[in-house]
Amino acid sequence: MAVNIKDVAIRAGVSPSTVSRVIANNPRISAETRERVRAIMKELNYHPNAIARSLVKQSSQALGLLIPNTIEQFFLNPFFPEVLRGITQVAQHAGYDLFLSTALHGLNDIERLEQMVRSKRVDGVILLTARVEDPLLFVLEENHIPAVLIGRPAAPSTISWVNNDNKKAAYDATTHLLKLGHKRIGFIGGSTELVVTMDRLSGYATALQDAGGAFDPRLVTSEEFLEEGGYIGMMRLLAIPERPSAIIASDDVLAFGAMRAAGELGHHIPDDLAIVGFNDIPLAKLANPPMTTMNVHIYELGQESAKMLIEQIEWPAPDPKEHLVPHTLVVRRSCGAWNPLVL
Amino acid sequence: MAVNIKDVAIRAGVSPSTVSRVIANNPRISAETRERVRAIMKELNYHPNAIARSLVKQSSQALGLLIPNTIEQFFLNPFFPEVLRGITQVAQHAGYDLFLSTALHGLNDIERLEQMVRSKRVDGVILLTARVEDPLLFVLEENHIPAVLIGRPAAPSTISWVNNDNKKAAYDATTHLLKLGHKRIGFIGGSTELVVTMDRLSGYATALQDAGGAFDPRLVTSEEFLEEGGYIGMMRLLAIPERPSAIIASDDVLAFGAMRAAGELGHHIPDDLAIVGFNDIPLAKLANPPMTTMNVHIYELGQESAKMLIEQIEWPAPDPKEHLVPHTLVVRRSCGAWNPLVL
DNA sequence: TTGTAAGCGTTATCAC
DNA sequence: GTGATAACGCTTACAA
Repeated sequence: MAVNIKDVAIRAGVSPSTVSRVIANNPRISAETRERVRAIMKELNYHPNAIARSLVKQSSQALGLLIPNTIEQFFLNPFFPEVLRGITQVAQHAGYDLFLSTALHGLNDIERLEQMVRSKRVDGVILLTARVEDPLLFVLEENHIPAVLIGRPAAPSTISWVNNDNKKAAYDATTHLLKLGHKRIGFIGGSTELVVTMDRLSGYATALQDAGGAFDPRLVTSEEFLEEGGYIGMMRLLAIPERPSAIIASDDVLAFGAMRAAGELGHHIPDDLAIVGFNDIPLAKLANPPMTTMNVHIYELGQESAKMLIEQIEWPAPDPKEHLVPHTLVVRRSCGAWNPLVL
Repeated sequence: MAVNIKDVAIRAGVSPSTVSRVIANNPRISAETRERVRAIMKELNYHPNAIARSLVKQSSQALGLLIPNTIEQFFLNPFFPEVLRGITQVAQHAGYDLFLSTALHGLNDIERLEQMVRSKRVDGVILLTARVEDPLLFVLEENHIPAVLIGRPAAPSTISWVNNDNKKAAYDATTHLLKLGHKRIGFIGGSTELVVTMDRLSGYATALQDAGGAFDPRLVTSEEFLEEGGYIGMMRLLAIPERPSAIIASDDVLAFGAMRAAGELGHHIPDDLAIVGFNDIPLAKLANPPMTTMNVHIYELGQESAKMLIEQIEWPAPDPKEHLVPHTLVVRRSCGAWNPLVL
């Protein structure tokens, strides 16, 4: 039914190997045969079977994206499409396709990873989040699977990674609020299992300490990585005796939830309550008031991770690579300090 | 290096076919050998090579997603992750993986499609938007490629599709504004090349007509499918002599841009200007004021498209299937008619 | 219940 | 320059 390399060969009066060489642009082929074979390929509407090629070449020219188990939650955060946008841009440029592992029902992350890589469907893997004790990292290391982590490994590891300096970023965000005169600053984080949460929390705590303030655990809450989580976190923080006058949310989606909670309770932002988010998702500037947030350049995170992975696939190196993407505080209105220059 | 079916067979003292049958859960295999082979597979950390299997089975257990050429723009709209969430959920449940075509640099949509399907990397394709004269549809039909379109074909076609009744939806949205007393209602649409834009425009026009109003082309604008497009569209509509008192945006992202434009010019929503969006993206309720929008159940669109495609792959049927996902107007504040029951 | 062998569509290694 | 031929790792008649 589908036309294959043999059909083309017969029709062109050559051998399959010759056709193969034409496909591969092998120089040792006469211009004449090349043209004739090309014409036949067009005529028969022939397309090389990528699966067969993958089998013999032992490579698929595809990158695997391992989405955390909580897919449903993951897609709800605008972080996803943005990082995917960056990955796509680079992958496309380099001629790699993208493979999303959703795999078999009930399989856990590790099994999905093995399915994807060991089955040779992809040449390497991008991990989209790192948990504090992530068994996936061990599997990747043990099997010498080309991989790049977006985030950083909590423990020493031989996996390459692309990340922000999250401690510094949270430090900077907190310092911004301290400079605005805030003394009691709350922190709404995502799951404490995520390295990024712990890093940002740590930066926040250090900034308070450096400013001579005390770290008050009642001002810290960690919630589900959803708008609803931010809502609940804010409710919690507003219910304690000495309320915070400012909030750092470790994700814009959390910040949105926090703003909704504050609004419903009649608190005015930024007058009663300053808020700073993280990520600078496209809609942050559309919030009311427009949200001050730490831009972590998600698109660039995606691009760098793809570049790094492709490099690793094509020129394997013994040592892991690391790359820090800079962060920029985008000052809008929700923190109470509006700087029109940065808008 | 990598352990294959032969290694397992030798180690277990059976033939490769027996191992294959164990993998496939073939019933005609003794419980004893099954267990022994399973044990060896674990011991050797064996994983079947999906590529090899695909080659012989002529199927890859993967669905292809063909993203419009304007990838960059596409990922910027929250529609994407939401539809992907629905597709993923179903694909995962049915044991299919997802393959995003980004393909080779410079290839156009058609070539990308052929690469993906003819190369047997995927068993079928989901098209994420339909243009008015979409050559992709012809290619799919001609080659009898299992495919589902999210949207509807503009011309008669044998492709299955999942869609909203966009004419009716726009009709309903417009009628809602008419009932609120608006006479001059503007329409901000996306590219006129997209079927969805034309359908919504048509529903809008019909509603005006049915209400005895005139269709004024100056009240209609079509822009890029981005926040910026909505911003520009709104500027345009506010600049005409007899300003509209209400706006229908054919996408929430456009509506967000429109709201920003209105805000910057000092118009108050909903008092000076009512706005109704389309899609009910997660952040619509967080807009200021919360946005009235037509919920088109994107998640369900994704789910249905995946279901339909998988069914088509597994039980090919001669006739195309069609499925309409219902729409629901979510009345919030931006239209000026706040109904607390629907919030 | 299990084994043998052919074949899925390519590419790579030799020859010539 | 080009052509046989043997892989790549698996599934599946057909035998036994």
